[in-house]
Amino acid sequence: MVTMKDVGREAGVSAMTVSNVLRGNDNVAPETAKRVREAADRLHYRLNTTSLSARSLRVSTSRRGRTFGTIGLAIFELDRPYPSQLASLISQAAEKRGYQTVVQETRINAENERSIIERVSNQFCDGLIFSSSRLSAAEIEQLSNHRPTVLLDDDRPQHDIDTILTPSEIGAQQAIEYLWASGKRHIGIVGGLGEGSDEHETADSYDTRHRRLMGCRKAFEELGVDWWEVPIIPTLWNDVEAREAVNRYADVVRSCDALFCMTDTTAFGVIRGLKDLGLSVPEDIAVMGFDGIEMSATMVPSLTTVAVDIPMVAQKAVDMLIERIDDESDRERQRIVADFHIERRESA
Amino acid sequence: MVTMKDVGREAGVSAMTVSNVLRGNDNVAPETAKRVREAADRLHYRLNTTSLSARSLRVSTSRRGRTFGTIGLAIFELDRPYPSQLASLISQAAEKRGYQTVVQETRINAENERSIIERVSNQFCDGLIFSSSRLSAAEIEQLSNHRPTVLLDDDRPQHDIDTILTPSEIGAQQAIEYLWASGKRHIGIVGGLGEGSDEHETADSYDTRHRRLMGCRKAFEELGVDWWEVPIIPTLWNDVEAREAVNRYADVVRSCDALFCMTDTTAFGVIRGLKDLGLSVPEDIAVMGFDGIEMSATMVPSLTTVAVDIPMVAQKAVDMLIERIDDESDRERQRIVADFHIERRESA
DNA sequence: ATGAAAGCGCTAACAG
DNA sequence: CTGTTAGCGCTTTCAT
Repeated sequence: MVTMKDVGREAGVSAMTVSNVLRGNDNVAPETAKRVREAADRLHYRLNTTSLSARSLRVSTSRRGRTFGTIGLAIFELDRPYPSQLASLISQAAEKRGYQTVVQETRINAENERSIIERVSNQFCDGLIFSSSRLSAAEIEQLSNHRPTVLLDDDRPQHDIDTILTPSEIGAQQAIEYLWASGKRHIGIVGGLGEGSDEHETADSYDTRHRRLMGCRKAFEELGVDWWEVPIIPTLWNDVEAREAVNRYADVVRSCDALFCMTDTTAFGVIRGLKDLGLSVPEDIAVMGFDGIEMSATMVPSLTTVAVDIPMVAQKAVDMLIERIDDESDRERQRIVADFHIERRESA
Repeated sequence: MVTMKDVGREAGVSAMTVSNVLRGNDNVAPETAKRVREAADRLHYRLNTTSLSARSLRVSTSRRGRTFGTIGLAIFELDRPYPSQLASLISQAAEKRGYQTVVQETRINAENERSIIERVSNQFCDGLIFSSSRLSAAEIEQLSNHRPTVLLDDDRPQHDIDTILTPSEIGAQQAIEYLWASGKRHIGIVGGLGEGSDEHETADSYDTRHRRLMGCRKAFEELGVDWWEVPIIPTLWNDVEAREAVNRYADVVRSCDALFCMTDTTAFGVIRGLKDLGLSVPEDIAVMGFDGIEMSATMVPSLTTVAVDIPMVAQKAVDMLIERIDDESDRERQRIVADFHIERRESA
């Protein structure tokens, strides 16, 4: 490995001067600086970022005017459209601001999340973005050595951390209202059960599913429908499980004229499941999703959905995080709810 | 931050002894070791991995018998099903072997890839997996300080690195043969143009698209069809562009009785585009994809496709990489082609 | 069995 | 303008 010392020797200066030149400090004679830069190029010198953090416990450094930082993103799943789109958008938003993003998959497992913080984010990142974390704010603070952090879609009581929420409650409510307004009177809900089958899930009454269900409930109650009469089909939020659920609950499904699905992916599985039952969408039954992933426009039929402004979630997450990284002062914690709209398409 | 020194003070020993205990070295009295461990727990001590690499230039350490390594995965896009599924599977395969995976998006941009290696992978990872890299093997070797590396789907001449390929040529060939065998005589190809619109793409005649096209060509030539007569519709490999392309090349499309699409996502866009034109699949026209992503089974109609064994790609990539990490010896470079099969479904 | 010293690559603080 | 010193958290080496 080529070190600054090596470059210094080549250029006939000390390592310190090399450091100054390469960092763009202006207290070096232009002539010397030139020699150093040439030597560095000749030797293919590469900064060893590792050693930076040893000295400063901060990873970010500015070099030649550009900031040079790293953001850690812990996301629950990488193999589904919504989280992977989000990860991609965050990556790109961060890049525009001069930050590199490293993504890690938690699979909604607290132990994984701890490992991620301890082994990676905590060591190499200037800040963290956590999506659907299973850890408490306090634990995140502690494990991360109080690094700047932004939480995505985590609505538990201890909000001592900047948070961005998807409009789960109001979005679900408007979805039901939309279906009702289009004349549907037998609306079912698909996706009542959790992603993980563990008891954590059900104990945590502040999670996304709960909020979406509460939105539905509110809509129904305002419409004068008894919430306990509303058919709810339990399934994990993915296409394969949703399809099976529709087949398993065929009778329930047949009694409905509309189905609101907790995510777009779930809706895809539902549409497929309905096809298996010989039911067509939207003629026999209307289907609505939640998220507004890109593919929802491409599907046949295209999916009517609660389209969350995903680019906004990504942009705000990055902006808030970088603001915290740059500005150490203890600004008050923010809490943002993402925009959304009902995207009316073919399926409902 | 709690350091070994702190733990040592708490336990009444030196930092050195703490290091020995925590690494599982057996030259410490059981009694002392116990005291140290308790002190570490009490203080919530966390190993600062950063400082390891300064000393050893290797990140992986075994602690209490468990390896404790990190794999860097550079992948071209995170917002499409194929790469994101791959990333997820690699993450999970690595985890089973005790490695954490950090994923970074390159967006098929050489500068990004350099930045990724220099700023992250190179510093904190025991090994790298590169998917669809734009860098030469030589450059990867140099930038990464000769770290263990596995290339995914990169079939350029300089294969001085372990590589896993998708069966692009043979897969495409069998797809055309399948369509032909089912009686189609006017087969078109969708996705003839590159992901990036830059000249790099066209100059690089060893890339995936080229190989898939060559597979088609071989099939057609063996079937006695003039390759230059085969309609090829140019589009980027995603649903939105593919849909537009179908509309733009409506005349060409209408002259076909089957369309082979370069990826499943492209096929989704094509099916949608055909719907826009009032054409139904498979009645009016058969559609076939390539990749075998999960959603292809859920789509309506479900997608007949060249199903690549994606879990195998992930597993082999991780296995090969870890083998190289563990075994420094210069074993010969390997080159594996993933399994596949023609998954026959509704669309063709 | 335990620890003191040296050093990994880099930079903040200060000296010349 | 340039260099020296010291130190970041840890491990390797070598005494004790």
